[in-house]
Amino acid sequence: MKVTKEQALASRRRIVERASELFRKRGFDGIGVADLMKASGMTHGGFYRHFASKDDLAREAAIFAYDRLERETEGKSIQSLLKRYISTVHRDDVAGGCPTSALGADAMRQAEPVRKVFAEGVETWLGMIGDALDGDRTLEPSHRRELAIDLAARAVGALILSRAAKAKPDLSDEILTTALRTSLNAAATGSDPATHFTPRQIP
Amino acid sequence: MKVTKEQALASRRRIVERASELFRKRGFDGIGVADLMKASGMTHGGFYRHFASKDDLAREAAIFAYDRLERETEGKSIQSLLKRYISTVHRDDVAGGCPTSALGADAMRQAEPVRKVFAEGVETWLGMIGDALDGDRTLEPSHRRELAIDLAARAVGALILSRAAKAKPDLSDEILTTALRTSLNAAATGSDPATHFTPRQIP
DNA sequence: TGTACATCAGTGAACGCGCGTTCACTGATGTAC
DNA sequence: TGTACATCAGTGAACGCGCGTTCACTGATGTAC
Repeated sequence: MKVTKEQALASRRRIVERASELFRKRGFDGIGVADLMKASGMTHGGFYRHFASKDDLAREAAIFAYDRLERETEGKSIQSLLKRYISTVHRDDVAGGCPTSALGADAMRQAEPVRKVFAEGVETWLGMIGDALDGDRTLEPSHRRELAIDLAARAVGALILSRAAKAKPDLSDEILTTALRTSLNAAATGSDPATHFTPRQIP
Repeated sequence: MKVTKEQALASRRRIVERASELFRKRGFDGIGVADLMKASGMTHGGFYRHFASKDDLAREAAIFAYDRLERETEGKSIQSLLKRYISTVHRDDVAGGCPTSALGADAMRQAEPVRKVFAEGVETWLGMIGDALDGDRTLEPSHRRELAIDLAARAVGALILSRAAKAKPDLSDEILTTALRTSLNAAATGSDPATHFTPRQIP
């Protein structure tokens, strides 16, 4: 039973989208091709009409996830960005959340093309945080870059710590609350400690 | 061929240690029981004389990894701790590094006992950062806690971002250099922006 | 515009393979006398 | 202290199972005339 070109393209897109969710939720090794296809409403046999391999789909799924993250991030203020990222909602929504926090540690263990997508995703995302920081006021470029990296690390770190600590709900919540408070302040003041003190303290 | 009690205990410890390294390096799903035993110099059949299941070993391996992290962290100054953690050496040594950054995102997908170990590991580690912060001067407890969480998030986030970005070596290095600089300053000054400004800025 | 045929998205059975786990067996250790 | 026997750490073959991938087949779509 052949299908129109549009239907075939829609199938392909559906597989990529479902895969991007299921990979984030269960890990690259945690879900198989058959289950991925079933979740897309098909049987596993047709998989290779669309993708060269599971690795190939992993690459496309990562691209999809980063594209969506960028679309959701674009134009947002740094405050709203941090509030959304460092939140219990994001912690509990791995499937729909940031690919770096869900799969960043795992990306390292994947094939080269996948690793490349993650590296590019991180780069783009840091750029977008930098842009968001210019929303309020103008910072000196090198300082903006520094603040962008600092805030990105805080956000990713807080999310991963809160997920790793999820078996202790109070601790998990405390991590998010605290990290959001300090991050919002760093963003709101457009500064971090590095700008307040002499370089003497930095070896 | 039976073996002395001491040899058997040594075998068990060797398996746990190798597993703790190989799980961090390849992920919980990335290495099998047979390879784990081979890496410990044995065949796979004897595995179940020591462990109830692979999940059981995962739990023990996580405990081992956190114990070693604590032993290596204990008594260190916050500066030396940050310099070791946020470094290219640590980035490139996943197998011997922090379990939270290597497997924290994966822990969420494991059985309950493993998740519990990670939650406890995070709690203990935050406590140790708090202790390290008291090395230089005395901070108000709630502020010390806030700074400990903030620095932990920065460290974990910077390491994961640098690993995710490893396909772009310059970016990967830049993330570590920048995050180390800002983190060392926050630690050295015993402050973060949240203490400098009025709570008005925090919703 | 209608007809004949090639294309190819999707199906479902089958492939070899490695997984976690089980099991009968071995033989040195540890123990009972 | 020496001997007979039970224990059990470790071996290696085997288990069922799910994995990623291949393949012959189907039949509606898309195309050539």
